[in-house]
Amino acid sequence: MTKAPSNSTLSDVAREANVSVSTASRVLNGLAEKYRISQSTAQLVRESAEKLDFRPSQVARSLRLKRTGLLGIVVPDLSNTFFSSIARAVTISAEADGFSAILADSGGSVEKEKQLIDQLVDRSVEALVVCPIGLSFEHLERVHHHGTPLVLVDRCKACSEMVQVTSDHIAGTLLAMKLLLENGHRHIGVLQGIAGTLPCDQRLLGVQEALAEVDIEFDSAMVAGDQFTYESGYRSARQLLTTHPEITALFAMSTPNAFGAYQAAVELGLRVPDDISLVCFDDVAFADFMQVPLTTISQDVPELGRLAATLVTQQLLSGEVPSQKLHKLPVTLLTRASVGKVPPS
Amino acid sequence: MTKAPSNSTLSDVAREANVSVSTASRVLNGLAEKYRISQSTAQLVRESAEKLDFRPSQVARSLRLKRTGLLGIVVPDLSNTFFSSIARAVTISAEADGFSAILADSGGSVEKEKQLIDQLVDRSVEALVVCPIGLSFEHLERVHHHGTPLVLVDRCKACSEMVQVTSDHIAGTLLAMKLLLENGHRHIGVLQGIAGTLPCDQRLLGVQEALAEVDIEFDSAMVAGDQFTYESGYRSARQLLTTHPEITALFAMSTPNAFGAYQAAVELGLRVPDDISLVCFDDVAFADFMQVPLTTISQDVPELGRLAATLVTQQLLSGEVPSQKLHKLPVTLLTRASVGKVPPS
DNA sequence: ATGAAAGCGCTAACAT
DNA sequence: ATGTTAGCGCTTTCAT
Repeated sequence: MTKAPSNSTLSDVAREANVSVSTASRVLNGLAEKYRISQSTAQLVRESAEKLDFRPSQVARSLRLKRTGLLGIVVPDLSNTFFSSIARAVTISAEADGFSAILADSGGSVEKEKQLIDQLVDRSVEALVVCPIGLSFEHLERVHHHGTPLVLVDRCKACSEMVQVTSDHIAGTLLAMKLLLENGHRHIGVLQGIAGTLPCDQRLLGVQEALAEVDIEFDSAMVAGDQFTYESGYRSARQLLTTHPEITALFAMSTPNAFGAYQAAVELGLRVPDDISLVCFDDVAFADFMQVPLTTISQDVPELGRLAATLVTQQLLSGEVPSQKLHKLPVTLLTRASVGKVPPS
Repeated sequence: MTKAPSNSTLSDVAREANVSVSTASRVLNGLAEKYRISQSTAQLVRESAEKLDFRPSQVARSLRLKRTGLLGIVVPDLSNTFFSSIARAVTISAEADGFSAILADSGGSVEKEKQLIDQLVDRSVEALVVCPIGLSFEHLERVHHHGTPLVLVDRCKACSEMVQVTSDHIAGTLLAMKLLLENGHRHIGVLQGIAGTLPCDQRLLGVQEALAEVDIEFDSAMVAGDQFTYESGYRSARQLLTTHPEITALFAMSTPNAFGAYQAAVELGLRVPDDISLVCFDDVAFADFMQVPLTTISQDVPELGRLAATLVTQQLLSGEVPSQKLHKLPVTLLTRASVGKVPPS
């Protein structure tokens, strides 16, 4: 193997061009005319740099300038398209603003999340975009108070000074609930994700509000589940459908939840949407190719990431925390086949 | 906003403890006993560090040690689960080995890929895992010769000294073709991805080999497509199915290709699998919930990423390029509903 | 058992 | 129009 030809440094270039490092630095940073460096010297420096294939050390620059050009992203699960889509948007947006993104996967553990954030801060990332687990925020508040630009995405914290980006969960839920109610459904089961997280809580509020509007009493026994996963959806749907046979519709808080529910329905001999209607939050790729295309409340996921990245880089440039803390993005209802009229009892 | 309490440095700790920076450094790096530093001094240093909430600057360490602990990952499209799954595996594996991963999305452009790799090298990443576009490798060969540990994933280069990880495309294709042939199919259309890339070429070879075994002449007119995308699959399937009505089965090189083909079939009034059978490379999430669950050749995608990360970190630790250059991972055929007996003509 | 000092590669204030 | 020098925060050789 050819060994690395130990990279040339600025002083190598300076020596090659017979100038001082400062002159070399100035020329290569485009400050030649500001410092009125002669055309010939400038040219010479550029040629030397070219000849030695000089690549300035970003590490050294970072140390000197106290600017790393790094941005940290932390998500709970990169194998979930919701989060990989956010990660992609952040990465690309950051890249466009001259930043590189360090990506970390917390695997759904708060402990890991803390640890990863500390690591990123130690690496002097200039800003952080975090999709938190959503149940504990002290470590994030600490980062925020420390002054590092930070934006939270999705699982936000109610009543916080931190900058946050999420969807309008209540409005989305109202859309879905309205559709179910219009179709005559009166017994609606709710498959929730991680209780206590803002998306979960807000959607629950939406359910209650929608029911209140048509004078149906909310019954917490109609709510089950504890994760945004397939398994949680499966278990909770099975439980609700067996203990509450009067249920004619299910509102699932995530696509995996909905798929779990679908499987449970199938196993219980219930057809969707004939026997049981199904709506869920978050969209599915290739929904139209499903056995029963799901009616979904679709979030603008890439925009969630793009906005977060923009907010954080803006803050970096302006030096000011954006005055608007909470950014709620609109959602849309995509009506497909999984919701039908309530079956005759 | 509380401004950042400018982080304390090693010399702050040293001052606080009334020792020299060298002593402080030694203690905090666990070299106290190697240097026979007194218990009391060591304790004092540790307390001072604690008190000042000292966090060593990784940037400064990187400069001094010439080790950044950074690993770069480049993929063509993070919104494709195939690549996000690889990215996840690499990230997690790197993390476990004490590295942080900088993630970049080339958006399918070789130019961007080059640029991103240069950027990563400038940032002194210690190693690179790249899922290249797969048509041009000079920039990658350069990195390799430069001595930076590099592993290519998926779209490898045939006959190269670079370390590469990919699936056994030929074996996978043979499995799929065998299934089609066993079901009586004799006119098989091929929906290819980016021609010229190794996965595409190898799969084409597999098709030819399978046909040769049963004495069917390979006809290049039965091959269409130019991307691994839905659109390419749609267009090429439509074209093949209309110009070659004798076709009874399609072999698609990616899931998006297959979905596009499915859509084309539907539009042409062809039922899957009754009129037309369909197999594809790469698995689909929730395949069982599809209208017609796809028979797929499933790659162990996370293992692709994990192995790549391992190879690269091994190389970093051992200082030697692994002797085995090409790593071919086995694939499995997942038989589902999209393949059926050839229809009576 | 501890400290002084050099230096990683770069930028920028301060000389000329 | 260009050079000298200090210093970013750290590790490590060489003294003592």
